[in-house]
Amino acid sequence: MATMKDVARLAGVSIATVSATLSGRSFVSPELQERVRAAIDELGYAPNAMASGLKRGSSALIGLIVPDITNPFFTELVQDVQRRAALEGYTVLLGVSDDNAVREGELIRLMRSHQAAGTIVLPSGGEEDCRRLAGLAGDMPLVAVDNAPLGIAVDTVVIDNRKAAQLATNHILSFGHRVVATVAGPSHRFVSRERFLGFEAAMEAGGLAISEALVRRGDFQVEAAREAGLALLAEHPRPTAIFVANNQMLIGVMQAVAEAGLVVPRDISIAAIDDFPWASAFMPALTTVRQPIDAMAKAALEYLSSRIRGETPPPRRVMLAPDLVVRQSCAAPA
Amino acid sequence: MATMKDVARLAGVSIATVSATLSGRSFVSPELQERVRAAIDELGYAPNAMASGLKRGSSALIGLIVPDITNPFFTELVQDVQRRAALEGYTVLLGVSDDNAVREGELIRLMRSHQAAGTIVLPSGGEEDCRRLAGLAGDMPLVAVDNAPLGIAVDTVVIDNRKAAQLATNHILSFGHRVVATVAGPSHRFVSRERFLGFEAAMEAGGLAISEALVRRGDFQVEAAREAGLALLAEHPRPTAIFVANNQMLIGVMQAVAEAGLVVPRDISIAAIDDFPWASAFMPALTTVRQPIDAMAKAALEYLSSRIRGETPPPRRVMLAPDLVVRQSCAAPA
DNA sequence: AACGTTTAGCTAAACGTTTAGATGGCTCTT
DNA sequence: AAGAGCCATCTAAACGTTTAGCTAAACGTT
Repeated sequence: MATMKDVARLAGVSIATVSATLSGRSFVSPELQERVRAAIDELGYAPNAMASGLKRGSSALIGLIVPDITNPFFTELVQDVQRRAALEGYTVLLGVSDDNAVREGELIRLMRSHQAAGTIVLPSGGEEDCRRLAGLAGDMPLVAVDNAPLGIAVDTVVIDNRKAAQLATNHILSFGHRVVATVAGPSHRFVSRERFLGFEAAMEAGGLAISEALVRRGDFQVEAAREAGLALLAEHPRPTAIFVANNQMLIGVMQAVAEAGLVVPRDISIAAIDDFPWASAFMPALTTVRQPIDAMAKAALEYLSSRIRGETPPPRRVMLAPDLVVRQSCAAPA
Repeated sequence: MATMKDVARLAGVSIATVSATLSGRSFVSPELQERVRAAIDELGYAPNAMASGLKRGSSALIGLIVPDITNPFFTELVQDVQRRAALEGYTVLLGVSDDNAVREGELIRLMRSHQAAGTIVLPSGGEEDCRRLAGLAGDMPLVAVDNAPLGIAVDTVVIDNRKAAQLATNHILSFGHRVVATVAGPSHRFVSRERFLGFEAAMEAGGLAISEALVRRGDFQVEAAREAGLALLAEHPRPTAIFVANNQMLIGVMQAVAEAGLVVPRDISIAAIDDFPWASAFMPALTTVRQPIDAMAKAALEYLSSRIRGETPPPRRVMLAPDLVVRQSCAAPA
């Protein structure tokens, strides 16, 4: 692999001139620039990012740690972050934690090892895990997104999860449903707790009590939600509507509905948090609450950039508003 | 940020001993190991991957370049590659090319810059683009997956796209359909051409002519496929079945079917290439052809590992078999 | 013509690792 | 008791950049 030295020799200049030509940080005569560029092309030279990262003490890498890359919510966020980062000349070093706090910690260390300019993490665990992550980051800027609890010492970007649940639940209640079930997320997560609180608040405001039997906890994955769905549909009286706390669990619930031979929204109304392409292709099209994913990516990168530039304000937190996308999966009970 | 030097000083040993303790490449007495580990913990030391990458001439990074991270096929592949790579101690440096050959080239250079041990690329373009990519990789091992044409000088992992299309088409024909349409992919891509050839072969074997009006080309994305779907459904006679060449276009076609107020499979049968979670949650559940994604990831990493180990066999190519997942979206025509 | 000023381009010293080879404190042999 | 052999540990030289400072050529001023 050709190095700057080879380029310098071929162009008949010093390596400092090659470096200056590439970085543009100091003046090089057009003639020498030309010779340098010719030599670079001839040798197929590509700069060694390790060497420059080592010398400069930072790289053009931004770490992004997500719990699960098959979930379209995370996927879309990865895409948005990566596009916006590319605009600023950064490349995303992606880590997938598989919902595992230990792995998450390892990934933070890895990002630090690679001198990432900063890291965006979507924590999968609870408060104490998040605190540990913040510690591991050391002096590398860190921004926590999505499942970020209050009171951790890093910038955070979240949505108003309580309101998201309220939007969906109120929509269900507006059709006159009285027997409303929910498939909630795991209770150690900040987002699930908030979403459940929103559901509770909306039910209470609608004058409805929450029946223990109609609250099931999933793990934000498909399979447990399918089982939860089947159990709910076997209850007496059968709920006439279900609020589902995320997209993956919506798949499971829809599978359960299909297995039970029921028709949406005739037999049962469904509303969920997380919008995604299939929701509109589904028959009937599914009513969901959309998270402002690109705005989250934007906010996260802005916080990160400001820290990368060396600013050190006290930890900031922005809470973005979700919105309801009304489609055809909710109707009046039979 | 603490360095090896700091650790060495605190532990009262030389940096060579610290390095030896961490790498395990030479013997260090248990007592010193203990002191070194204590110092590492106390300082929160994390090795500088830039420095070690520079010195060793390679990093524990594997490049992975995909055209579109919101497509579940690519997503699942990213997940499988990343899991398998992690088992071997590698981290995935993800690049998203947005279906852009120029960006793809930049990303290959980037991987080289970062001393990636090797790179797996899912080319988005045609043959000449792929050849250019192989050139840009220089001496970094490269494996092309999915849309990899014949006759490029790198290892390739593909599925039998022709057979995939035949499986889906034959399934449709087995119900007695005579007016069969297709939404095909962009013709400059190897995979689309192969899939179309498979469709043609199956139609011919079934004694059916292919009508120009019933062949529409999409771009593997949702929107164009929706329009293609609407156009097809407006034809006279209306096709009684549609073969769709990938998952994203299936979304578009299902949207079109819904807009036209038709019911699957009563009014129209649908089969597509690419399986994914929603296909089984859909009502009716969708019949698809599943690509052996994890096997592709495995094969790609095996080829890559062998090159990383320094083996230099002539370019290899493996073609994996897809299989049909029969669900409820096909039935006999009315 | 001699001087200072400017500046294009150079030299050389880092950056934090890895690793070949040097060192020197052991044990074992005679 | 002295030499040989062993091996745990150390010293120092890379790796390919960036960049602070230096050199010297070219110019303007008096």
